[in-house]
Amino acid sequence: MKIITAVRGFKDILPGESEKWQYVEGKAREIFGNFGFREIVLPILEKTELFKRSIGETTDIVEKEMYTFTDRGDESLTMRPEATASVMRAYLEHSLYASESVVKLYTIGPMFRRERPQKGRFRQFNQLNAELLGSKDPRVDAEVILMLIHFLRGVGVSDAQLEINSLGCPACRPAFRDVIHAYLAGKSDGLCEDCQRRLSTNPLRVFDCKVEGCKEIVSTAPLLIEFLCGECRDHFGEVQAGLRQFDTPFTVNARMVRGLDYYTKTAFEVTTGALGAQNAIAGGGRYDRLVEDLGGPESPGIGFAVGLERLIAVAPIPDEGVVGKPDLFIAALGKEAQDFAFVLCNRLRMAGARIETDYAARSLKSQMKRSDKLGCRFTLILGERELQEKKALLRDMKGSAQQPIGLDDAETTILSILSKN
RNA sequence: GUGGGUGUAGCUCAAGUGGUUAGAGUGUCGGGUUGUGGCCCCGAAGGUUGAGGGUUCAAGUCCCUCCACUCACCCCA
Repeated sequence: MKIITAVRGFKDILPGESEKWQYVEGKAREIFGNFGFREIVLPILEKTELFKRSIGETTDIVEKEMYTFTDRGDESLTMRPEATASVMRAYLEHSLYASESVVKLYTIGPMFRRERPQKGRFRQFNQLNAELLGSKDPRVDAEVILMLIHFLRGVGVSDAQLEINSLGCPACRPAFRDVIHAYLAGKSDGLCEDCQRRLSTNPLRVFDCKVEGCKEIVSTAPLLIEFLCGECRDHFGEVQAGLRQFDTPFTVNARMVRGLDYYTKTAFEVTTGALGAQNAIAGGGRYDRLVEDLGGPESPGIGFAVGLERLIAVAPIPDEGVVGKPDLFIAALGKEAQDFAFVLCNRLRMAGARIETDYAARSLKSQMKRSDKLGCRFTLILGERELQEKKALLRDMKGSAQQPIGLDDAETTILSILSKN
């Protein structure tokens, strides 16, 4: 019979790898907590309409990458392709803006996009999202980016590149759109097929194209940064000034465009060279109009997402140190000894020690091998002979020294020895 | 969605131009004198060679189809 395998693009995170995830998540909780962020746990399914309205009808994500289905009845539901929309939905649904002027949230969980899998790209992938709502102060932009960089350094990623840009606001972007459209329209022959289409749907995307011809045309094109309104220009300047007050080197990439429509003003991306083509480990930006567009009060916000698979792939997390080793292996010989081991083993575990044993009635030799392989600090040898004498042999696996231990108070004796090692 | 690459034991890989019972390392299990780990030695289990079809006296090897994995385009975390 053919075995059933996981769905294409969906991965298992096995022991050995899962400890790394725990480590990274722990670091995130610690650091984000220091910055005043609190966790929000969100559903994975949302009404399709939420993503259409927030991400944008004409984005690739909404047009062709969503797992969407019709629930019993006629409601269209979608497995979330990103988290920000859900955070905004919850923010509105529970009127979180009412209790605090500034709300800081983070969430960790899986996202779903039906793309062709490749290195660093999966159909189910996990993101760590942080969102700050209720402030349009440029220092907040710098603070959020600083938190991200600090977190990445915290898990050992220090050679990543931070790029920032400003995408303007409803006051200046439409004007620039016209300028760039006029510029590109005159050179449309040199553009690739995709970009010709983008000309009418979203001309700014042409800046992001990797086709040589398009890159060339774009390289001499006017830049949005040059057309920012006064407010956006000042804001961008202050964000940069804020970042410079900390050790966070960045470059301004005027051609960076983000794939979601809701971004305004500040946009940023963190990339690394070690990931192949999918080199972005984190990205984010400001979205001052999103909450309003979803029918809520004026709530400017900024946030980012970290791709956990990608982060864990590049973070130098040592295997040892995240996986603990057992304190003691109990090698029991014979039925009676095994019964004794069964009780002692579980009592010790409940007392907080990390104990292994096995009930397969193997030879002492193979049990010693197992203890060694597991990296146990001690082995307790318990055979019929020991049982009769009411003692067991505690072997130190480092120096091979053995000492007898009375069975009557074995639990306390062992715990006291373990606590000293 | 479009290309390229790769599919042999749990894992990493061998098997000159088609030619006996498809091998090795590693891992697993057992053994190397009575009940003592590591190093070393011996043994065992473990394969429908991704699946199906074709060519041939003969296919892991050549051809076709499908599937999976993988890298890249695209897009993004």
